[in-house]
Amino acid sequence: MTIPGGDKRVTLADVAKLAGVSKQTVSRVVNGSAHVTEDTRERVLHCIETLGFRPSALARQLSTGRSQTIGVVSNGGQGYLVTGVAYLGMVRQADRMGYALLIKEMVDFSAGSVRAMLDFLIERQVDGVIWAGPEIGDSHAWLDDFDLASLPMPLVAINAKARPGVDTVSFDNFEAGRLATRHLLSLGRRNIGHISGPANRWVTQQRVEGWRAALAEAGLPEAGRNLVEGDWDVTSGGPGLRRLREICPQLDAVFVGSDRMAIGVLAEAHRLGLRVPEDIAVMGVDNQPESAFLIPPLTSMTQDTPRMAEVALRLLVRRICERRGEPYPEACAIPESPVLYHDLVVRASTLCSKSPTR
Amino acid sequence: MTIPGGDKRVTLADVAKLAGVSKQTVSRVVNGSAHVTEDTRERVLHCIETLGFRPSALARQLSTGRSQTIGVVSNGGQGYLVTGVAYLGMVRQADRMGYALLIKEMVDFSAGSVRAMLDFLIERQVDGVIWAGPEIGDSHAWLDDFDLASLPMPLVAINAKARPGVDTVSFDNFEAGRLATRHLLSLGRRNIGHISGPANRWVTQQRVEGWRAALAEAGLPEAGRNLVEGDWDVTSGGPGLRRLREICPQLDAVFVGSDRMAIGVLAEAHRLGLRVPEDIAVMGVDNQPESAFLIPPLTSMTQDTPRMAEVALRLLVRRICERRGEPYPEACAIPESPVLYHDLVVRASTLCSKSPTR
DNA sequence: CTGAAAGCGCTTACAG
DNA sequence: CTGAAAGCGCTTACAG
Repeated sequence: MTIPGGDKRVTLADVAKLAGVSKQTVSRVVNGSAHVTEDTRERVLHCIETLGFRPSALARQLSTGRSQTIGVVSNGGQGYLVTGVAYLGMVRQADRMGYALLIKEMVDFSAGSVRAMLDFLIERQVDGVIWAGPEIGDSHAWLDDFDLASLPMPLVAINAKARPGVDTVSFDNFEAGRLATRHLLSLGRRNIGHISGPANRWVTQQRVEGWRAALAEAGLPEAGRNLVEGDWDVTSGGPGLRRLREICPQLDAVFVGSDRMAIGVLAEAHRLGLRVPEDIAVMGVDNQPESAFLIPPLTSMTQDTPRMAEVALRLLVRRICERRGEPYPEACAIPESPVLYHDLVVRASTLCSKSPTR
Repeated sequence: MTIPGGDKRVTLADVAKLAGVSKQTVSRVVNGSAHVTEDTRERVLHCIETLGFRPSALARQLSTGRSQTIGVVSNGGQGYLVTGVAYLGMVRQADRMGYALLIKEMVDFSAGSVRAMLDFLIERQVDGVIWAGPEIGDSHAWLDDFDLASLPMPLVAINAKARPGVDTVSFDNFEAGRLATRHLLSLGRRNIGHISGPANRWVTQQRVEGWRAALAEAGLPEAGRNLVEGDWDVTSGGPGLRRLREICPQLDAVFVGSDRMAIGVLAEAHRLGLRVPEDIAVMGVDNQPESAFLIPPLTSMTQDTPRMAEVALRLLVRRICERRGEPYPEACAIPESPVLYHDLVVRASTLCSKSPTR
């Protein structure tokens, strides 16, 4: 089996000459235009097959001005798991809608880097951008004083603070923190600590606020001191637990910012001879597939990251179509700034029952 | 802050007109040609800045015939974790070498799908392809009777059987299986079972053979029956262990094909009241960051997937340059079909010592 | 050092 | 239904 077209590119013109028609007609056949005789269509198709003609997407893109490509900007440094899963949602949705994904990674989020990245995407003429880097401190501030309408293409930011004039698709991390904490409170825990993600992240800050809100609701505002910063990674779980117990010796529950860190917490609790959940209840966020199989099975919050990515892509396609004044596919009728919610999944690491909740 | 160029694209010609030079000269400045007076260069640069000119990568690609884009074909269905990590290695290396990554996903690996995927990549005129889909049964057979030289661009297959005429970058999974089994044998285990990945995968088959080879070396060929098929996923670990114990009641060790499945095995062993490793030694493959923090810490085999991806990309760039008769960067001096090896990391799940190996 | 011309491979109006 | 012309925005020889 040989794929033709190895030596020299076969072009529209080649097919046209062989078929004895104009390039225009070949183009019509390729693009499925109705205005072609069945007769000539077949002849052209035959010639295409014979020559192994494959239209140059590049040439088409240049003349139509649309690249059918979406740029995805992420940072893979941390949280690669989330990124990996998110890619899945995007790649599939993009495929379905006829777009390809151009992947770029940011190393830092300085103004210069952001600008260089945008320049790159403009030069490549992507039809739209999914901005999936983490919102670090004010790193997305440029989104604020940025006239996004002046960008040649629409942009949708993932898991970023909603702002007027910028499309975002995010989880409600405040609500997640509050829900998690309410769960622990409902079990009678009163000394609830929190091991958060990196403190400069918007996601982290939202969850901390939710956690504190729930504590305040329960009349335990002072418990809001029981906070330790982690880095999402398993290695920061154990040290986090130790520090929390120094701050609060009566600690009886930990809301951990990620299942990965929670694994470290479980290991450390085991090492310290603490029973989970009898002595200390532990819960995470992410609900990774493995979490149901830890010892004990871990209570967690499901976060449908692929869905977030998919929704973002749909919204982006809607924006792309709108800018061009074209109708957008029904699947893209996504509201302005959609918010997704976590689901609480309760397992034995918080529930003192002997019956497995798995 | 406003990014210019929103309304209508600024072109070379616009800059040329404003600067009072030819398009050709502007092109020279943009591409850093030496043959430009410092004087005119500055003037042109100024005009570029003023107009916010950004060269169209599309137009350049069309005229140069190179897209500076590499197509990555993967299946994200299973093993997204590995894929996610692999992306990291590729994205970074690609960035460094001035390439962007175009991500595509295969749903099935039928001949038709493969062909369609290749057609897509040809149409997009990617400079090269990384084929990262799993090698399922004969799904890569097309690589054999395929005149790859007839493809317009070079292709490197990741984790696929080495074949003459096809570039591959793989782990030595046979050696991995053998090494793992030898480790268990060295601990005095004799009834060693294996929970493999999907049986139709090349990777799986290699590991099974390595496992059997080690058993045969030890004079225990009949233990090769203690094989159960898993699906890489945590959920198949528990059932796998139960089936193995039915097949071989004296089972005293399990070589598990992935750390994720091993987590399921540990959970099930715990449920059954089996002590790990006293009653049964358990080890996995992948050495995920979490594995050191399981209860007990899991012996595993480190697999440097980002490195594999990076090496593949370098080799690909080498091929791209070679085809064009250009010298390739030193970093791309990768040998023909590089093979990577797993490292054995021994932890408490196989070693009956009380001192933590973490 | 600088420029006019042709070309990369398509598509988009506009005629016929 | 079909075709000739111009254009998308660059680069590549070739002159001067």
